[in-house]
Amino acid sequence: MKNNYSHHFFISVPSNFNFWRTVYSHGWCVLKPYSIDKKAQTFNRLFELESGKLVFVRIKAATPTKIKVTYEVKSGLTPVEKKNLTQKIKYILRVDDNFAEFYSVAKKKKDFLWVNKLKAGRMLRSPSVFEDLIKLICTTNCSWSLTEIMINNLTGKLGERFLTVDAEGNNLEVFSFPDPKTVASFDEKFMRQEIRAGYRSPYIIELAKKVAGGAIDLDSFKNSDLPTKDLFKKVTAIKGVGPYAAGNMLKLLGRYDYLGIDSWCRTKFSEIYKYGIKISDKTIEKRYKQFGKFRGLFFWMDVTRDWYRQKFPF
DNA sequence: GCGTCCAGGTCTACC
DNA sequence: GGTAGACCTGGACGC
Repeated sequence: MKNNYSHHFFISVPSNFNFWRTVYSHGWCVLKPYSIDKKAQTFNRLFELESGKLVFVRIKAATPTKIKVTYEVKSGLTPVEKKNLTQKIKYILRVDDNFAEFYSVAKKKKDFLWVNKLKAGRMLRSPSVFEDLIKLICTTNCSWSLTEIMINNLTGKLGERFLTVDAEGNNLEVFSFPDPKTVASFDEKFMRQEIRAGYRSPYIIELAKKVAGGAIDLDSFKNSDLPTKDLFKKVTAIKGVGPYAAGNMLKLLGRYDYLGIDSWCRTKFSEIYKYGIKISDKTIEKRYKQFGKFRGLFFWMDVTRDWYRQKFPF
């Protein structure tokens, strides 16, 4: 929109960082509020800052050690807001995560030499644990297309709206991910009828109410001192979050002790190692035991390996 | 057009 | 601690 302020800045990234490999690390990159503009080669999102200000961001790879952030906002950002935006971008892209130990393990494994070469391993996440958990709940026991429908509805019907223009100059409306307080203000009937969340509806509302009311501090999980096993227990204590969702939530918190196996991974693993025949989860767990605290990440590297051959895998 | 199955699982009741 | 059965929804598939 012509009334928006548009600016850009750069963020330095470590030498083992690969922008597109991080964006395409899993399906989150195509779930709203995230989007990918293949023509402009940007990864986009509407962020809501701590101040409440909405900022539409387009990120692209600039140099091997820098990413370029172009942002639009209705009024300029204060230095504090700009710092807040930078922190959020660095958090979602895992810019400051230390991958040295992971890469040193991968370097010693013949099957994973490609991981170092392609700088894979950083898994994209949401700015908040709340958003990651809601999205994970919405991936359970359904097709990916239904997950997209639920998340499209959550953002489009409950998120904040922002008007911008696309690469061709056409008007474009984008939405933020709704905060816990907003989600908590809707009832189960709305979640079922409008969001199409089905039986997940009470889980989503319960979690939103607990977060909004302060009964649970999800973002404290980001820097928790708890041993991984205890944190896993804490996450699975949330209604609707079982071993699959918790295992993957922990990966997004930088802890890779759990595999977070689902039907897609099970099928993929079997195609790679067992000629597509049905196998037990114990067979999968046996394969990754050797990777210790990184087993969940090596598992994910294995099942997504074919994505890394393409710039835009999906 | 209609019924069935299953997908990026989890919960509860019961043993 | 292990497991059968129930659970929303939408899309694919067979008939």
